[in-house]
Amino acid sequence: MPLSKNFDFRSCEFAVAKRWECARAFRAGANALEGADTYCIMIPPPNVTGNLHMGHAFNNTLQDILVRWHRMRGFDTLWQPGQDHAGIATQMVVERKLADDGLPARREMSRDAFLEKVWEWKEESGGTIINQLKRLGASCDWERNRFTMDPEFHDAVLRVFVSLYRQGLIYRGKRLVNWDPHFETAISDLEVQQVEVRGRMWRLRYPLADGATYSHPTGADADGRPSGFETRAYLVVATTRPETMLGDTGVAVHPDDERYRHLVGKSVVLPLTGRVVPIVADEYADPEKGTGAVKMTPAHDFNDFDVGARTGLRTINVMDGRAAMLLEGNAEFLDGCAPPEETMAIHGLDRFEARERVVNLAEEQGWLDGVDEDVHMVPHGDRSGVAVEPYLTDQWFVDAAALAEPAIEAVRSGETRIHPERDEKHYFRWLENIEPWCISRQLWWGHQIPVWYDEDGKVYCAVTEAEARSAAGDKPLVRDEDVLDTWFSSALWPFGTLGWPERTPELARYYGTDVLVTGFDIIFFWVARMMMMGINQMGEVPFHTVYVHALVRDAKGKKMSKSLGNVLDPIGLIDEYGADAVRFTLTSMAAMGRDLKLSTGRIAGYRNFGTKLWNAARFAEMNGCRPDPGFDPLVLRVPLNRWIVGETARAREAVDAALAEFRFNDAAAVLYNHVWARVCDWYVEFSKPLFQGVDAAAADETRATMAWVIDQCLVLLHPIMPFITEQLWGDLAERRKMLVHVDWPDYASAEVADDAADRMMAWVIGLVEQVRSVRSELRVPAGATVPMSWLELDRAGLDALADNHAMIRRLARVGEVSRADHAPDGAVTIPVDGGVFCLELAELVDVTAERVRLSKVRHRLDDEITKIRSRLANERFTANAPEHVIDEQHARLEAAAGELAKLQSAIDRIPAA
RNA sequence: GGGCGUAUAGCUCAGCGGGAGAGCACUUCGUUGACAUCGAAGGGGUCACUGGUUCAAUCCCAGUUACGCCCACCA
Repeated sequence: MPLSKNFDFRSCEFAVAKRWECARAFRAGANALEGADTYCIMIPPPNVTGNLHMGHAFNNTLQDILVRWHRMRGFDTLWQPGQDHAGIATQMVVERKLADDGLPARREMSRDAFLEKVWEWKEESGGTIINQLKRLGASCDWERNRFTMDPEFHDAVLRVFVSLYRQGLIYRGKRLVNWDPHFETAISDLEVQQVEVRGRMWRLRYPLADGATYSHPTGADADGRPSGFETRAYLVVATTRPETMLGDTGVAVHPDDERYRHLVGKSVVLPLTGRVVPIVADEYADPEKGTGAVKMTPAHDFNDFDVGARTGLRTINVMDGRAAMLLEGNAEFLDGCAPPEETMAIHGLDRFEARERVVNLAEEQGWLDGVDEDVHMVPHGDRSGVAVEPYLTDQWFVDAAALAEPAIEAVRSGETRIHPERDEKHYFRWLENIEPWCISRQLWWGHQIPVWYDEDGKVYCAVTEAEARSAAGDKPLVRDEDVLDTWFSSALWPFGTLGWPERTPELARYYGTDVLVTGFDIIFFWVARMMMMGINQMGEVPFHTVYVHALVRDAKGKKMSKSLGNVLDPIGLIDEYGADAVRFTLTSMAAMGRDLKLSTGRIAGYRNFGTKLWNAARFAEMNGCRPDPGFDPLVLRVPLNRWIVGETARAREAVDAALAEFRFNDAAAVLYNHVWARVCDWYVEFSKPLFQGVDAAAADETRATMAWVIDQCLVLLHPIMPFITEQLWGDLAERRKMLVHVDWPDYASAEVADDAADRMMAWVIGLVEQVRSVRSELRVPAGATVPMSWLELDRAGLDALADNHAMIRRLARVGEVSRADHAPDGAVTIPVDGGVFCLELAELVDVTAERVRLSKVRHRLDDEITKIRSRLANERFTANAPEHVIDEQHARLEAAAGELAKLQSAIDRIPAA
């Protein structure tokens, strides 16, 4: 059945995908050669309930290209798919869903009941993203799909926890952590985003205890010296967070600060509470900032906590988990003071309401010194979007610094390489300054920490409760309620998915994977942590190359986000333009930049490219070009065929070279150019007269070559455009293998290409282009066949003309080309390498237009010749430049001069106006 | 406050120490039996600015400007 006029991607994509699936074409090791090296990529697991966004589409297209390329090359290839349970994100979605459905909130149901809801949601939506990845053409081994909450994976997570605990690399401690008051959980440093907030800075007066006073400088002269002094009975502190003053346990000044040093050791009476707190000296207090005196709230500020630890200040927590003020019944708070009623009325207020209340009271009571507008960065939870609270709680931590060392070393030594190199710097910078990693989360959805406590609070860390019990004797145990940071489990992805801790064949075979393809936004979250965990648990790096790619942005360069409403849905685009077009677009934009901007116009362009390819194949089919498994590119006779075979080999080499260096866009550009500009624009056109000509042998050879050339286009394009190529591959012939498993070619241009054929075809193409250009500029009707002859022609030119006569006639739309002794009147001469042609335009030629045309060319040549001459006349150039550069300049000069001479004779022939 | 990145055609972007490129857009022409999701021919750029290195700089170096990103303890 002949091919249809266009590629019907809507129906074909599903059919092709079905065939791959039925053939289990993507399973690990498919198409592997005997004893082949392995090639393994771990998918960055998308959130299980997520939807495919452009970033996924991009990321997975690049992985799929690498995977398909290696699979075709006979590697034992595994692309391991899976999904992440995404603790906070998923819990958030389900909680919102419960609210939308009018169901009881999480806290109104039991943990088990809530988790059941999450699993229900997972079952309902968990397959979505897999299907979307399949739509994209992702050739993962879907039968091996893993989920980070699979029982086996869960087991692996617990084992790693226990292992690290036993190595002393996991510990529990009461520390200040970033607390998300919305989700009521600790989060890690990385999950905190600094957001610029327009706020205020309040100056508060804390009266000195025992009626003490001191002399404080006022004003300043030009040299910054105080212009006077006043007697003060209070210290002024500045803060953006007045509500935390309820938890103040001191005031810090710099030990060398002349203004305050004599006050160190004295105390202030904290307003609202009557608590007497010391003035301490600490270098943290910066005399240049604020008033130089800093209120200390060790339980609600990271710096204050450190200062407090150094100077012996108490910690007083004055908030609950939702960041509402906690005063009533708060023993820490009430210890040492008896706050008045109006202070206790702050109890239960949200921190922001409390802030207002405290400021109002300060004003009423006369200890508000002043207010300034202030823009500052406030840390927010990246998921909840609310300001996080430094909060003092018991949490589990990983000693990240210890794990970081070998992870740094592995990249330094080159065992793992990061591309592009600048991302190595980010990796090092982060790991070298790493802080303890808070891994416990006060959530329900996740891997519950494998720790049990007895009634004395003694810790039993074990993989199973039974094990913990036996270690505890008969004592009753209670399990730690917290779950682990999602990234803790993602960090185990490269070995957890391969069956660890079982010593599976897959683990032995594929661990120490080849490439990790990821965006730079999760280098710290994920890449660095996989390195740490992989090396610690497996004794071997999880991957040998990290390819860091750009982020996808909208056409204006903005990060795509739902809140901005600028999200381009890849599935919608696939529906509209086809998966291949979307893939090709993403591939062609994959240069190692920082971000890439996507517009639909570009996708449409690559959809057209698919159509072009389709029609080239259709042309081949219509002309009886049948793929011949025995085709040998080395025994061709017709120069045209010898040439295109060499071009194909060069394209193959360029594609391989580009992919080997992750230069995806180069590979795409090479193929685009090869298929469209070389095969379609020239080879197909040249073949037409041959198919219709009398030389049956040449026609047959061209048919066979054409079939081969198209096949090679399909093969080479397959990693980028798998659907259309697979479809055509099947449509064009009965084949032993599907394209997805066809062996990647290895022909080299050195053996296949033929210099003489290349030169000849370049000459023919040049001639045709010149004739077309002349015709167009002189406004010769496009349909007119113009007489053409040659005035002089060297041996090579005569051969080229003879061998390609019909092709030249057709593409240049000229008549029989024969020898002429002189240019007839009204003829336009066309200089070529080794000869001169003339187009006999006669009455068709517009003399004025021709003069303009020629003088334009002449100017260009004059400029070039002048430039090269002056360069060659420069002695310092000839003395210093490498020989090949000088030779090149001479050659260019000669060529330009020759062209100019021919042009001049053409100009001379034009009748004077 | 620190660090990094980017400035090349109208737009989106490649490129790179010795002849400025692509796609889209634009102009003109075209019912050429693969394709109008097409074909042919064109126009369009002091490669951000200033200085330096070099025989030679869009490319390397320094600085400037603009935009963007990341990190940082909210006085």
